[in-house]
Amino acid sequence: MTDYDPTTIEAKWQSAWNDAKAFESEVDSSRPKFYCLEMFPYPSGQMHMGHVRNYSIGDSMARFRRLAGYNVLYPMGYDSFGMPAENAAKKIGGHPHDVTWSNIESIRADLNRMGFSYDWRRELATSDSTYYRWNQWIFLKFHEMGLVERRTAPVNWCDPCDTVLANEQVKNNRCWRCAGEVRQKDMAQWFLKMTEYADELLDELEHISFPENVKAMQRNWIGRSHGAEIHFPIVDSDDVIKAFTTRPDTIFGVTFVTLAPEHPLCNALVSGTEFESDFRELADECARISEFDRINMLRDKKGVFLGRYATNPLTGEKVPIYAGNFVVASYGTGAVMAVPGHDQRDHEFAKKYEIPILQVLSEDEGKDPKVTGRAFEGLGWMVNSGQPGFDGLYGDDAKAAVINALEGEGMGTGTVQYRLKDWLLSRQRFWGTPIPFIHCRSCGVIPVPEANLPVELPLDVVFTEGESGNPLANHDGFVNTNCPSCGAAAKRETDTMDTFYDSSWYFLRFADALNDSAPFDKKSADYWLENGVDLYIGGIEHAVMHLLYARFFTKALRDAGLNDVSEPFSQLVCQGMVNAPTPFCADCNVEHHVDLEGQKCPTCGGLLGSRSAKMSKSLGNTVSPEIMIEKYGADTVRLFILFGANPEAGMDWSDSAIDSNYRQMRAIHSALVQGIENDSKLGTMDEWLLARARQSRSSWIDSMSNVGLRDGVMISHFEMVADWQWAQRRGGVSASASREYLTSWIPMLYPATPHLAEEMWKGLGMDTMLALTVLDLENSKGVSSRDVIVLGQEEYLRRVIDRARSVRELAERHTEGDLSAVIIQTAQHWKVKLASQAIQMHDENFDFKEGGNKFLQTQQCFQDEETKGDVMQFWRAIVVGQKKRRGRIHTWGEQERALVSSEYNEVDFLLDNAEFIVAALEIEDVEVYRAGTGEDVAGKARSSIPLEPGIAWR
RNA sequence: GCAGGGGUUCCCGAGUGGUCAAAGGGGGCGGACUCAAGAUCCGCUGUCAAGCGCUUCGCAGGUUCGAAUCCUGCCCCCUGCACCA
Repeated sequence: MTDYDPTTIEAKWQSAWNDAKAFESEVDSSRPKFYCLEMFPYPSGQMHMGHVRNYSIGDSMARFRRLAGYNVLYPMGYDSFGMPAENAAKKIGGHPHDVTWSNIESIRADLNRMGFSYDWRRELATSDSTYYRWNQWIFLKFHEMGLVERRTAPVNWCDPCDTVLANEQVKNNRCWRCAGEVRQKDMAQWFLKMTEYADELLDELEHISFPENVKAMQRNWIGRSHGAEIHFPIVDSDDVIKAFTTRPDTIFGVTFVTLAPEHPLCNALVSGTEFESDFRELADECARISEFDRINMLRDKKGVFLGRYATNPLTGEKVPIYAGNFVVASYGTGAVMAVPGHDQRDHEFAKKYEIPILQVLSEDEGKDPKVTGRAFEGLGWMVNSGQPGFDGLYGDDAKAAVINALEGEGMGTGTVQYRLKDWLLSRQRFWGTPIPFIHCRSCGVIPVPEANLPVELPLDVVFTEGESGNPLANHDGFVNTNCPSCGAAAKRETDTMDTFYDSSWYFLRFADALNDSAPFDKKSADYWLENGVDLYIGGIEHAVMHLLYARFFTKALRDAGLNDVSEPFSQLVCQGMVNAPTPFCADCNVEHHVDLEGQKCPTCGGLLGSRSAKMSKSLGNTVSPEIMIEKYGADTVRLFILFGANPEAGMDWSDSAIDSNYRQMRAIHSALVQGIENDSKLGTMDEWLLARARQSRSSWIDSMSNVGLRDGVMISHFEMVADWQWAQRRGGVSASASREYLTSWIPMLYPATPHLAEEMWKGLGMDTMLALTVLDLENSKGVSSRDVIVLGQEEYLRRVIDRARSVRELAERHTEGDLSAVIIQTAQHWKVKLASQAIQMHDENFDFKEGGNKFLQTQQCFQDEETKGDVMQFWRAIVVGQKKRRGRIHTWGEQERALVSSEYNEVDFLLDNAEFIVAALEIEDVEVYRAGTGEDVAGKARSSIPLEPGIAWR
């Protein structure tokens, strides 16, 4: 056989898999299914290391599950709508469609070069009308269900550019393109009523296997809080301020009420009064600044008295009404009941404006509240209510009592508030799914009839650099149409959908991607998505938005009757970042571009060090997958990625590490070749190697089943080679054992490095390629009791040699001249006997404290006065242990216990292997005998223990 | 501020009460092979007085016969959310 040649074998097997249609899967309820999915890429050009990592993980798992007999669905597609393509088109003066398709071609080629095992028949691109027509179709369904709503909402608006900006495009309240000031403008927008699913989205998190931090982020995002809406009637007015609070138990401490400046009541209360000008100033300031700046400025709490008072519904007391810059209009009711005694923010505000502070909760039951100069924000016992039936109540009881009283008076209710808002879906952009609605002068806003779908994006648009706004709105052919209802001339909606819409159901489409009469067939979806996608892999950056939208969509589609599935993803793995070294200034705590490597910090002038940072264009520390594949082959890149770190952990790129992984691939290759070509009849290590293979295989299956790819690869690509090499050094294996070993090993190499595995599988003479092979993995686990002994004795030999090495240095100091022999004294027979009995007694839960000494006295070895002390000492060492080391019966593993229990003959085994010991230690001679049957060299006889012989040098 | 995750040996990173001076990799050192280099293989890589020694898993305490692992407090880093009432 030839040398390892990845380029040739990888191309060869990729086309063989393709010809065999090895990865095409169909619904088959006779087999367990496994739906393996990666977050599909945005086709921005070439594949980057993050993609390679993401898909290497997924591909290994898909291949592993196929090997184990699962019916695996493993598809790929492109999230191909979005602004970057639009901007790229403007730059080159083309159409986003062309830009997108050339990028897709490039990514597809990269994916193929990596050998990922996708079912390419299911490939989809969201910008393809065969896909987005179903976006529109679903949108109409949602509309029928009442989930779609059109209402006005403030948007970031840039006058010079005549366009809406996304939040990310606003920097310091200025437009990213023209640097013009951005203002908030109310416009009609399309919404999906996701809040209707808020409770289910939150509660179902308990039952799905997402990483804890992702769940926390989603909980936070949904932000459900229980509390009460409390009505504060305005004095001398019919208006009522409705305030939301999570702490109704503090109602008796309310000393003022604060409104968001945007709150409609502000205007009504203040206009025409002496307070109006101050209020206008505050309101203008809040309206002008962007959300980003607002947070920065809000450290400075400002408020304006509006000149009017409200009534506390339970006490009838009059409290002043303020407008405050820290009250968020869109959360709760935009009005806050202020309790400076029990809310630190209100506390500071009250101090600043000299408003009274009341304490109505006590930290200690039955005592007066402590005066601390701060608000006490915890739960406490009600005091100072001035009303019967409240004082002394605590926590939830207190809250319930207040809510109860308010409801009795008709002055409030217990409510639930969410931070989650409805999904603002519309974008004033070209490169997205057109919202399928038509504006008719007489009929209003009406849906495009299903039969007229898709509403297609025009291709005859030329994008140019200077252009602003939405080209769709200026495209007469697109805009002008007839009303489907009355037939009169009408205008199409020119808003397109948020691209998150596209990615919210693609995993369902994959189940039945070629369907041209429905988004997907219900049976297919229910089969492939039963209990959700079995493994979903992607970046943490999608922890909230994408994953929440997708969960919402799945539930909404379920309610539309399209599927039975409620949760789209049963297990989520967020793969870590791929980092690479970049120059770093420790003093300034700033990372710099790789161009500055070895230079001085541009800020402080200190010498730049290095640290690893996420690969990014801005730092220039990226590594091109294509170059690496070219240099080392796809298998090596895959091995490096999988071995570098467990999927969830961050990993550092290292040139020397990938180099060493390439060497590892070659070592594997040459071991395999050696095994295939082996024609030896003798095999002194056969038994051990095959026992070891069974052991490794079992732990490999366990690791792989738990997506523990790093551990899996460590076994399959490192330990298996090391064992093979050890067997060779220890005397070699026979042809038949080689064959058996390889038959077990090569499939283990397959998930991570499939090309090499296929090549060697064929080299072994197998007719069916691994891609089509199914193994009964679960039932091939486990080792025999004979294996345990065989493995144990080999382990024992290694330890004896290691031990001999470590005492060598000591011996050298005490000996003149070269050391030429090792003297090994194994434990006395009585020790072996005692240890074996102790193990058995331990298994039977013998109480050594209680009966240990009594037992010892019955033993024959204990009768000899001369050795009595040794016996005591040894007994202690094996059943009790010392300060830091427990007795051996507790610490011996399965193998050791098996050996000791069988009263294993160490002398014979070591003598059988004397030649190897001599070679390994580079000495001339080794003597082995049982302690007491020969000279007690260096007094080692006493300290010998079963499996831990005394070792001396001469 | 709140929430989540972290801090392990030169570096990366496993490790959740005793089998732990702590897997594996990287790097470094030494050896074999070689004219040499590379590749490959073997060994070493906390410390010393070489031992059932001593010190080490962010810092300080505590629980325990025994702590990298459990508890308390503190410091630092990352991620997300943020005057959310």
